[in-house]
Amino acid sequence: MAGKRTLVRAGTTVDQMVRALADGIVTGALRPGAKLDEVSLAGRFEVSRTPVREALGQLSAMGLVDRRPNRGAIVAVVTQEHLSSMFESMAELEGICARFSAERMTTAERHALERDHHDSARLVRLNAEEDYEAYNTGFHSRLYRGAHSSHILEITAATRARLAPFRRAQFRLPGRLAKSWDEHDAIVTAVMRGDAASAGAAARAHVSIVSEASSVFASSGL
Amino acid sequence: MAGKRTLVRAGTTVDQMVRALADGIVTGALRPGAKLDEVSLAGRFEVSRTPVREALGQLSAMGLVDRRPNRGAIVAVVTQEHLSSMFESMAELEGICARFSAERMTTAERHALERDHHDSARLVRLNAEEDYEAYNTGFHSRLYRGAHSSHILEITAATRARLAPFRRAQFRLPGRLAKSWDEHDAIVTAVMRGDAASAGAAARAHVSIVSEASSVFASSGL
DNA sequence: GATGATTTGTACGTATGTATA
DNA sequence: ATATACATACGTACAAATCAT
Repeated sequence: MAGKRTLVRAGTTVDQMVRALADGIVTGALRPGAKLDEVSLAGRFEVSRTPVREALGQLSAMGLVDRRPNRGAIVAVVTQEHLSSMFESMAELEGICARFSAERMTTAERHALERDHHDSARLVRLNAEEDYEAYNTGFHSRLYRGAHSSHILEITAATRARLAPFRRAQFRLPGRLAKSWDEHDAIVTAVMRGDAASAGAAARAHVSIVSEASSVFASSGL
Repeated sequence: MAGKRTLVRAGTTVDQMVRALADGIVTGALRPGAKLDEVSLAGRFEVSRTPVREALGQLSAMGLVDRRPNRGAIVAVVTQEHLSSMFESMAELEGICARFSAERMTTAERHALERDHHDSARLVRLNAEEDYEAYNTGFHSRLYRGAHSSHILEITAATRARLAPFRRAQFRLPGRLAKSWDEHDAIVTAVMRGDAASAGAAARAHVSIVSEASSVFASSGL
């Protein structure tokens, strides 16, 4: 028991499994290197091995799992080099999104961004790590969508998803919340002014600092 | 050996099909909107439906095919908006690669880039469209690899693959070969000088022009 | 609107290939 | 090194859903 809820309305079983497994990987429930046995997963989800295989195939294509022919599937384990590369890419992608957002956001989008940003100051004062992390996800999503470019949104969100397992504990670092808010503030200010170059630079710097904070965990806790 | 990606293994049937289908889509043999019948494909490749389904799943995750539940799979058809967004992203990604290449390429990589670029002038003089297109692919691959960032390489190559069907006929436009070479020259010159900003700007401009050239075909011939 | 035909989604069985004793 | 054990890759069968008539 304690198994997965069989949601009838969410289309195909494969999609449900993909979402569930991706969520497990992203939230850290399934840690990098953990082997994903087809029969175990089939039992856990109460389905046959066929949809399991298909789900693993999609997750592999997403880069979340590594699947070697005849040797099984494991949660993707990334090298330190690839991890750095992903953070580096993330910084560039966020920079692009912020730059485009500064140029293209509607006034409604700008105001929503600013309002939520100001509201989030309360979470910082309360040191509400969980809530701030949730807000932070939304903040970045706003910037991705504000770029008004579906493909940029796609690859940025995908890269973010792949980095999520390595970025989870960042807000536990002392003072990180306040620092994050200040960095957000620089981005928001630039976006509100329509200053694309500054917005891009601020967003790049923001991610770069997260990268450094996370590498501490990557090298130790992983 | 730092084994990173196991993409090259030709062992499994699924991988062969993925490559074959992706190639068919990219080369235009399979046109956007074409329905991909599982049984037909199974017969065509002389395998059962199972590997076909798995291949379609992976291609779907790559964005090359659209797959709706219980309604079959078709070669991905992109809207004009998404196409613009992909070209826009491509310009940014190429810009990043060129910028990084200018900063990070080894001297060996720089010399190889410059040598091949100069050699390609012959193809322009001969107006050898096919050969120049092949060279051009290699030229861009060099820039992607020269960035020395595995993830940037990954998403740039993936985006390029998705754009390939819409970029194929660009060199048929009169004078496009010479123009392309001049644009390459600007990139190569900047990279050789280690001028990251110029290299990035030149690469972005290069793709942007290709975008405009291709949109002619996208709106008419597709 | 209902029914039949076609196609996809899932289950299960067998064979092949890899790792281990 | 040979053999055993186990997990994956593929094939076939059935069920469910969609489309056409």
